[in-house]
Amino acid sequence: MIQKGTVLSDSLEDYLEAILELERTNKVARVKDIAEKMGVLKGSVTVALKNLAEKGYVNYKPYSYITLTKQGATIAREITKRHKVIRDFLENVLLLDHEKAEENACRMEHAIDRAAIERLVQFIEYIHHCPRAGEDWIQAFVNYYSTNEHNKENCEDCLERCVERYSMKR
Amino acid sequence: MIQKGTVLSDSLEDYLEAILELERTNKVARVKDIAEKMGVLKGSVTVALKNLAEKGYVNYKPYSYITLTKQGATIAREITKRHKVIRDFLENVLLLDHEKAEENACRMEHAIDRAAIERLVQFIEYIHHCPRAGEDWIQAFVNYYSTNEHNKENCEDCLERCVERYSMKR
DNA sequence: CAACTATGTTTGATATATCAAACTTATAAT
DNA sequence: ATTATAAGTTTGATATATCAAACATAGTTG
Repeated sequence: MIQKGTVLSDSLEDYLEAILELERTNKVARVKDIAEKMGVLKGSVTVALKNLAEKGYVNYKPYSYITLTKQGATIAREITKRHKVIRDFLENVLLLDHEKAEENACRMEHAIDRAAIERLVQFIEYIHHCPRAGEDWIQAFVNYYSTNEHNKENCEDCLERCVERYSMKR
Repeated sequence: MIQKGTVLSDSLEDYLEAILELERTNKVARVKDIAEKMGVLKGSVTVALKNLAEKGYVNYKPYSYITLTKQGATIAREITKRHKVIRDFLENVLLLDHEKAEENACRMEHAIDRAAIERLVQFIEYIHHCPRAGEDWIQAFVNYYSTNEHNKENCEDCLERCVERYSMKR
């Protein structure tokens, strides 16, 4: 009997994510490729696939290609989205280097829930749309975190330029 | 032989965090209180404590009080800090309700690394110090995420008030 | 088509984390 | 001080995730 609605472990979520990615590049996922992508042995993949198949998230028949079920694909896309949003935030707002952003996103994607990720999406959007924030505001953050003291003179100019830019755009 | 520098599981990190909190309120931690705080049975706590003691993070003698070692306290404070920073961000920047912020922080504290948390601290600070951002800018985010469309008229006024406030403060 | 190679599966072992329940020790109360 | 109770420990079981290595199947190639 198929077990639906089960909460997946971080590990199983990672398998779904990997399978989705392989489906996108190769049409179909193979045990070997999943194993390589995840850095585990093939035996571990087989075990995980059986588990996921039982829960109704993958179509699995021994010795043949693996695909996500509709439910599996939904979850895989969800995780992938979380991953991307978090990486984007870490890399393009907090300005961490790409690798660190990626590493943290890999772990955080399992820890954050839908409500939080949605709000984070909106926050990133807000930063890009609000005339008080925007790209240059994020860039000014570099200055803030790399110098210890917040330079008041810079603020004045910065704010002025911000107003200027807004009136130009209008 | 004491095992130092071991990477702790999420679970063991949670034990250290719980023990620190109990030390702060009760001077000392007891198995029963740890079990209660973590929602596990006492037997599980004993097992975990032996594990932590072996790694040099807690002072554990059967049937007596439990305290953190210097190394244990360092880690516990680190985790506690991550927890607080993340909760603060979720609650006071993303404006999630307290409970959701807490739940997410509990999970995310194990997933984020030191570099990312430090940068997040600086980002939160930046928001509060930068005249283009600040409390009112965060409050304006409520307006942004609760209405679907970004209202341009509001932007003009908002930016004007922002400049006004800054020149007042100077 | 036979045999070789790549791919996939199975099995037994290890490690972690938990529970349930039997058991032990410490503490409090009469 | 003896006993009752609270607190802590131990044991055996369950569940997850992994590896290593033996094994099985599929596909390719001479």
